[in-house]
Amino acid sequence: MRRNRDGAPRASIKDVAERAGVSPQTVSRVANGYEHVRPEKREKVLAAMKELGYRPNRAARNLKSGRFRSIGFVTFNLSTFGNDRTLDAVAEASEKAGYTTTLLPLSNPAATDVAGAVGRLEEQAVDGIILIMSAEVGSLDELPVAAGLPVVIVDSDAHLPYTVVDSDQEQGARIAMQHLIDLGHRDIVHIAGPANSFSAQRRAETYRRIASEAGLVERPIRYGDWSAASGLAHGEQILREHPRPTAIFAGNDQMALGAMHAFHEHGLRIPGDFSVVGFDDAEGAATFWPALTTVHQNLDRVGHTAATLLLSLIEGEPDAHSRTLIPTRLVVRDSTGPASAVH
Amino acid sequence: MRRNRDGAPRASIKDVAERAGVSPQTVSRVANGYEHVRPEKREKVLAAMKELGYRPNRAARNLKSGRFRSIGFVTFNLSTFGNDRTLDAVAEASEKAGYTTTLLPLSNPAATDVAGAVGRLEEQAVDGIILIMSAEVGSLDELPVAAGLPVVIVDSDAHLPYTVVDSDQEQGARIAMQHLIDLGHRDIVHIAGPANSFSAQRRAETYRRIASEAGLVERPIRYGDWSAASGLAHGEQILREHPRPTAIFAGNDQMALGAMHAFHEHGLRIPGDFSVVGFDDAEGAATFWPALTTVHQNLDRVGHTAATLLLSLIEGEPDAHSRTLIPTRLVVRDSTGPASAVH
DNA sequence: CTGAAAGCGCTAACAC
DNA sequence: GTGTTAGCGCTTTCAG
Repeated sequence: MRRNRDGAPRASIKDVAERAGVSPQTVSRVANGYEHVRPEKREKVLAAMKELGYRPNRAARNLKSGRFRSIGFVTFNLSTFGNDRTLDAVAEASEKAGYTTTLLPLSNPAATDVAGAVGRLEEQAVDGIILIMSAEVGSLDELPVAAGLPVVIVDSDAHLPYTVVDSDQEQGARIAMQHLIDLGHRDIVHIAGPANSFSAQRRAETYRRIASEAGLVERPIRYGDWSAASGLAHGEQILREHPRPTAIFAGNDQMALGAMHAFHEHGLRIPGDFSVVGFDDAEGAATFWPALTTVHQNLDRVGHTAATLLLSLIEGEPDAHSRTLIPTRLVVRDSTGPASAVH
Repeated sequence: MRRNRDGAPRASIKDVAERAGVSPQTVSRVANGYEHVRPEKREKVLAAMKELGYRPNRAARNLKSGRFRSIGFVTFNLSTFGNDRTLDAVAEASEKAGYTTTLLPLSNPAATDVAGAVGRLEEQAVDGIILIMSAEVGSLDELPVAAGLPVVIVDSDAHLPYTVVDSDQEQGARIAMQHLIDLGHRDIVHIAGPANSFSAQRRAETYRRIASEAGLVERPIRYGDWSAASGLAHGEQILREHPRPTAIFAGNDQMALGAMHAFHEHGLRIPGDFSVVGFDDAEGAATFWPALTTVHQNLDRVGHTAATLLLSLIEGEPDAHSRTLIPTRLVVRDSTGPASAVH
């Protein structure tokens, strides 16, 4: 009998077979819930398993089946908003399907690193990959193809020839803008996420399109980096403009928080002087001062959908390169109000 | 040559051997960077590998070595504050050591579920387990022992006979309280996290001890659930007290945010009327209104330490059941100020 | 320095 | 119903 590193015996199927006085095959059948085993033998085997504390060896099963029953989750940074929740949903869905979720961190979002990661990915013990791209990182195209594994991409560029799942960024930005327009705002500034972020790009484009369609005052887009600090900096600058906009559409809640902080600092009222809309509906947004109107992303569904699609690819479904957009919804709270007549 | 599910050929060590005109053994040696291989053969093998796109088969290696080169990360909820960052640090550290990180979600924090999870854990393809306990969940004692794998526990009860890593909750609560006391506050109320949370318990105990040692006004502890909404509810209630406390020590930043919201709502000033201290230094805390004084947890180090310890256990280090506490630090911002003379 | 043989634990295929 | 045989891909002996 083989032993663990700590010297504890580790029973194999053979040990159980000997103990129960049957063949290894019969043990295997019992272990896998096969029907046609004589009850008395089955009992003996079960007893032997219990006595020996038998656990099937995963590595052997993997080798035999050519599968790992695990899906790889690739991302640069779990702490980026939403990634943890997406991962949570992925892990839950895959667990329900009997799969584990293996984290494959890419330490550095540089193109070279991505290339290097390709090789490592192929050696990993996973049957498919969920890739959270979130930002441009060189040749994305090479990555999944080279891996020779099914891939589902989340939060990424539209035109990729892969199965893609994402929040509907365009629809989210639209309902945010429409809300402000409905309140009478004609001069809305957009604090966008970093220019290399796909979702930031999508939201900013939509801002631009809607502002133009609705004939709003033209304002250059202000690029932040998702951080509250960058929102604060832009908030300060917005205060120095003449005339001032009457509303802010921030690319995420953190930047909205920063802008609101700047306005408070200067004694301005929200939504009296400025209406503010965020994006994400992050934890605490409902309790910001004032409670933040924002676009809620259903990341549970994003993650669940990504996992479900990947699992079906793994199970042999042909890859249709589908593109699934999960709708967002506007959560109206206290940071938005009617545009004041004169500003 | 075996084929992938999608029909793509998958070269084995044997295929490479044939192609290069050597034995499988030599290929293995080259693949593992063995020294004593004639350069010309090495070249041939390398070329054959490249042509065939050879990748070692992880399952076979695992079977042979009895190791998976993966560590399991067990948690109930990734979205709980800090778990994502801890996981990030764990994944990074384990990746550097050539390990992957496998997520083993426990869908339900019930004792029965934990028991059921034990069995599944033992079959997982991991060499050790990091367990984020965070709350009481029945018989924790059984879990890791039964798994027969090295275990490191994070954020848990003190007395467990395992290797434990955690932020130093007691020290964190102490510096928060000391800060308020130094500012002259004698009447401090504590909004604690849920009673079944280990870290909430530890922070609340410390609050109680320090308040008593310093002879502060006695106040019952108010229990929230970590959410901003619960902080808001307690904030409302605190406003109705006579006399009112002059300072709030909240068990986390979200509840601090909630309390501050309540105070704003009633036109009170922070820190003029109330000083507020949080815990966590969550994203955005520096940009709350006002910027929140809080206790910063070094979760990177918590995760890194947990991973490093676990890896050394996996590599054969005897388990010393050590207990590592990572110090926190106070970040003084704008939500705390001197106690006003009369309240 | 290199190859041949054996076996890790499991299960599919084939006897009986 | 049950056992035997063979082999997944790799690496650790052991010969040469």
